[in-house]
Amino acid sequence: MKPTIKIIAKQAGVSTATVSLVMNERPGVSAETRELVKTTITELNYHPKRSASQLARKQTGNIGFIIWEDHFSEIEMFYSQCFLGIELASRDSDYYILLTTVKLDFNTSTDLPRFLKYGDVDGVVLAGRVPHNLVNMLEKRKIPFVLLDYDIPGKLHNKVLIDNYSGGYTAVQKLAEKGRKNIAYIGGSADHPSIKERYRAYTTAIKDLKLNVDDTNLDLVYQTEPEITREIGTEGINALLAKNIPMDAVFCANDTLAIGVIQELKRQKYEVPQDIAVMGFDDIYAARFHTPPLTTIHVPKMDLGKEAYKLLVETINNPEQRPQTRVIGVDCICRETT
Amino acid sequence: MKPTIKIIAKQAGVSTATVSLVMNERPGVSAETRELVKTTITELNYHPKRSASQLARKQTGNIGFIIWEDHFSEIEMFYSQCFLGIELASRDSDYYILLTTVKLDFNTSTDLPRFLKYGDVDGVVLAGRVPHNLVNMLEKRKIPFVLLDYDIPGKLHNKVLIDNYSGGYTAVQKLAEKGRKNIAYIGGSADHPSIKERYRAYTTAIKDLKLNVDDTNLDLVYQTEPEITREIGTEGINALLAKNIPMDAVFCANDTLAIGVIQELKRQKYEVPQDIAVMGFDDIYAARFHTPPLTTIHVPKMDLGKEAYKLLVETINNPEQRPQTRVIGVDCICRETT
DNA sequence: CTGAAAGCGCTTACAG
DNA sequence: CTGAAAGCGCTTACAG
Repeated sequence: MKPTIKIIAKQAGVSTATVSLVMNERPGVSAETRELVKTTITELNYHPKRSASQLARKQTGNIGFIIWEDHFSEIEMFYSQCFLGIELASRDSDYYILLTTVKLDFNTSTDLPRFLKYGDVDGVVLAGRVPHNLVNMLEKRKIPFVLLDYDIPGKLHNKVLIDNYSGGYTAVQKLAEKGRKNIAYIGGSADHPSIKERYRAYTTAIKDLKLNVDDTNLDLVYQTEPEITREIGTEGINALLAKNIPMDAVFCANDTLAIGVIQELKRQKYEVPQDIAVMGFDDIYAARFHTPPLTTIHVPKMDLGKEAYKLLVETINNPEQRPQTRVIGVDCICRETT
Repeated sequence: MKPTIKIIAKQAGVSTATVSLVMNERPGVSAETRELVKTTITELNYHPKRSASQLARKQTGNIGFIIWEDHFSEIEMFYSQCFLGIELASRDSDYYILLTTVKLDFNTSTDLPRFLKYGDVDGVVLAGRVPHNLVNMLEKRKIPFVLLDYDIPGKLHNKVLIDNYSGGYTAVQKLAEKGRKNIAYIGGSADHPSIKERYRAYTTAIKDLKLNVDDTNLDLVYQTEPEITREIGTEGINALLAKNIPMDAVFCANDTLAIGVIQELKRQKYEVPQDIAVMGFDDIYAARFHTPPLTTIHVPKMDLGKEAYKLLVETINNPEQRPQTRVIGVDCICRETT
């Protein structure tokens, strides 16, 4: 039989109220009693029962993690890493993380995650692109939440973002430092705010550093709408090559694109980086193990998760706090494609 | 204020006991009362509070999902898919899934997942390779568990496995049907039981189908110990090529190896599949989007998860049930590398 | 078939 | 600083 708070109280010769107070590190207990209770707790290897304390406290002790189905199951492990960061951070606290996926075209009344429907979480983090009606619903119901690597323009929310702008700027700068003069950009699905920022950084850096030849700076740009894949990279580099404009480097909005670009370049017998240097963004697992290893902007995914967790817990404990934006820095990892 | 069982009871003019009985679909309530209670429940949109019912029931309502850190964060999304299968299956029930990672060299007393330490789960599924001392501990503490795609020889446990043997056999058979006569095998880390089975199927099929030229059938085999990567595939195909033995196909123990093999083959100007056909195993995401798309043995990862979930729940509800082994079938998906 | 009541194991005012 | 007691919202024997 596992010990209960009563057993501890009797064993230590105090009341259960006192035991509760010391467990929760609250004032109102003398140093000696506190000490006494603590030792009997460890002696009997006592752990308070979650359901009991939650019931009394009117909390759930859970945090939800919601991610778009496709992002979790198909794309590179970007958001899985974020999740891991959260899970790691949660180990020091008392929260458990409940991971679930949603579809993008999701119906607030029928597709609602169980833990939201039944009120089984104290807050939630939304990773990556998520349905806007979900966000609206959380707002309306006043459930604390934070957006991770996503942003809804014109709305004030808790969010933790990647420093996409400085990452993009650094990318171009690094390429310039290596002597590249004509730097292309290949992007995609610019409806994701991260991608948009990377593109904005690119155009600014090109201008600032007086790179490229045309004056609009847009001749060496390729962008499309659909979800980003390697194939889009292939498509993009071919479109750019067909223009027959000088080009000695390409900055891709993410690593997946970059890998597609390199594959195609190799197929067409271009040497990377001798003929054309390639720079990615994200530093996904595949980037490190690609041949040749990809130079890219490293995004600390675990840190994104940790920060989101911290921000969420702060918000739960202090509901009146104004929505905050936290930005996670990035840096360039030079490998062999530049 | 969210409705409680009391409100429902008052509203329906019955006792809370009756409400509880109908919620839990238990006998002892007349059809009319049952109907009455049900409608008031939906009318007031009542959901019982988890912590309260758990406290009363002495259950946690949670299931743990434990996976080796490296498997979750670095390798292809194989086990993430299994997790998703479990999560999906859990949506019809009342369990929440708690995902956590462990290291392989893990200390039962210091590294124990929180939910195990504090008794916050009713059972756990262990995905892929896990520390044996963890398994022993679960056994000792009589915590229900099931192994997913893992097996500890000589022990009787609940487990759900891939039909690796018939998958491996099918792989060779398909290759033979396409007219291949000299089929190589590239494997790795044969301490994982799945890999071992695939290899066993290979050797048997080669013999049965009277393939290959040597009589031991082992000339075209390459295996190594370390964790499987693309590089091992590259290494393996080079070692095989160096032998200068006729070879018109290679069956790889998994897709990652196969992709490494194809890359190297392409680099050396071999045509795939004309010169050498390549067959993988697992059907990971990358297999489908590889150029050329990889022929492979499709493993229904979600189904693995679902079955593990079902088996675990059965075991929780019926602790005396004998340990069971469930095998999930596989089939060959012919794409362009054979 | 139905209800009153005890109990699950905590937390939190409230007295003292 | 400490304890007695009520309460959190369910479930489950037990009477009737």
